[in-house]
Amino acid sequence: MENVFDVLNERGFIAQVSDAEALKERLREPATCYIGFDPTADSLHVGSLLPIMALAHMQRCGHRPIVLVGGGTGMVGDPSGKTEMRQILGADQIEANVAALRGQLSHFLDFSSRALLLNNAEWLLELRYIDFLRDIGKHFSVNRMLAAECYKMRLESGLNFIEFNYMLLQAYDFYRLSTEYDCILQMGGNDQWGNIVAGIELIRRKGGRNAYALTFPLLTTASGAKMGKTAAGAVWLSATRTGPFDFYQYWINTDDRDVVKFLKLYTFLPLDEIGQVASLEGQEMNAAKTILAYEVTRLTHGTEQALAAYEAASSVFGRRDLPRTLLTSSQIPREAKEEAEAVPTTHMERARLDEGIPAFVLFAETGLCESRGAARRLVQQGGAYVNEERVKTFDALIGVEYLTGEGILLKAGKKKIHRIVVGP
RNA sequence: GGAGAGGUUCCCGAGUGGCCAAAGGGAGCAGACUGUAAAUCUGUUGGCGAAGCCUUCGGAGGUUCGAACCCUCCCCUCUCCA
Repeated sequence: MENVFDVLNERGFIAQVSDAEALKERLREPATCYIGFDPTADSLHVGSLLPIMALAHMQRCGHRPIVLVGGGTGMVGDPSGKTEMRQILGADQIEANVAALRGQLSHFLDFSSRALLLNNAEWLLELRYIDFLRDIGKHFSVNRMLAAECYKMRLESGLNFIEFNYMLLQAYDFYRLSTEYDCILQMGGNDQWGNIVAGIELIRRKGGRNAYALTFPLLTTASGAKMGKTAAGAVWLSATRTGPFDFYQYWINTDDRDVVKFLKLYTFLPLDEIGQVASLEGQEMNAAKTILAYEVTRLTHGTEQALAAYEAASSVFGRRDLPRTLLTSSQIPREAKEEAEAVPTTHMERARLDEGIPAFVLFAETGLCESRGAARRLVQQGGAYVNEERVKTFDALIGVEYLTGEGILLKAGKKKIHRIVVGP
């Protein structure tokens, strides 16, 4: 079997490793590794996809991945790289979030075999302060912590004691997992480097075991935006927060320069196939983006949803030929096919349509625009379309005469679409 | 606990009695150009069927015809001192 270290390395997952040679050697044998996720919301977002994929690669290569949900550390808040203190969550909120995260992660990891999902609240909540200080605290040098990169930013704007402890708690997590689950590797974003290394150090001092750190690059898109952020907010993995169609569109809109990178990181397509994408030129790149979007959507929301999103996008933006030789491992259908319905849809009572609804009201109601004022602006700027026709006045009445077999198709700008269907 | 500096719209940041729904920049959105890309240029960016009205400058009161701006108390952040 392939060494997962090479897999991660070749696919661009690695920013830093504590001891590359030794780790690679160690990974010849099955090992246990972990990544921490903060339960700050009831859904993960695209930013978490990278660590999730890393764990999935681990499992595929025969290792045991542990997802550590920070039910305990979430009550403290990680100051790394943040300029402000984070909101501290209540215990029941965190508990609900943990349950939701488990559901999402199970799309990527098989918890029925060897993967584990643990919550550090299990051991952190019962810590006794004095014991903790004596057993763990004594191994930490405040001088060194203050010098750590992850606290730099906060030292300028202010760092309070609760957050300062975050590093100790995370180090303690690693130590617990090391002794109880024989976990030898912690992975995380590159901003976690300091915290992870602190754990390695603690493990060594407490018992001389070996442990390793591996961090992922902190991705920004080629245009500099943070991964997974759009105007509408974060792109979530939860279908109720970000619909599969919008999720698919997020990936379609990938910057040309990011396509290869994303195919490597966010799909399981073989590297030699991805290699050809680099030579695509101009519009040909769109075929690769289509496959990228399809594959990521499939992993996150399942084949059915991915297909639906793909078909919906094809029907709205036009079908594009997908060369048979491109990324052949992808199961994306390359033949023309009947349309599926995945365009975000609103149901509307017949009576309202009979009366007619002013265009700006309609656009605001479907969520295509944030407010009626925004809708008004959209129309004024010529960005509002009904059934592919530009709306000329903001209060033009939209009624039954616009109904087609597919309902009424609204577009805000060229990319955001919404369908109105008559019904309850 | 003491001294000082601050808290303005999505973010940064100007504004210190009316000309302020609040400069400038960033980010976003739309248009043109394109390939559902990038870059560029233009427009736009609190709410309301848009006239005008309503809500917004940390919070609560007050002064005034009128307060983001002046006064009082409170909350929070930062710097220095203890």
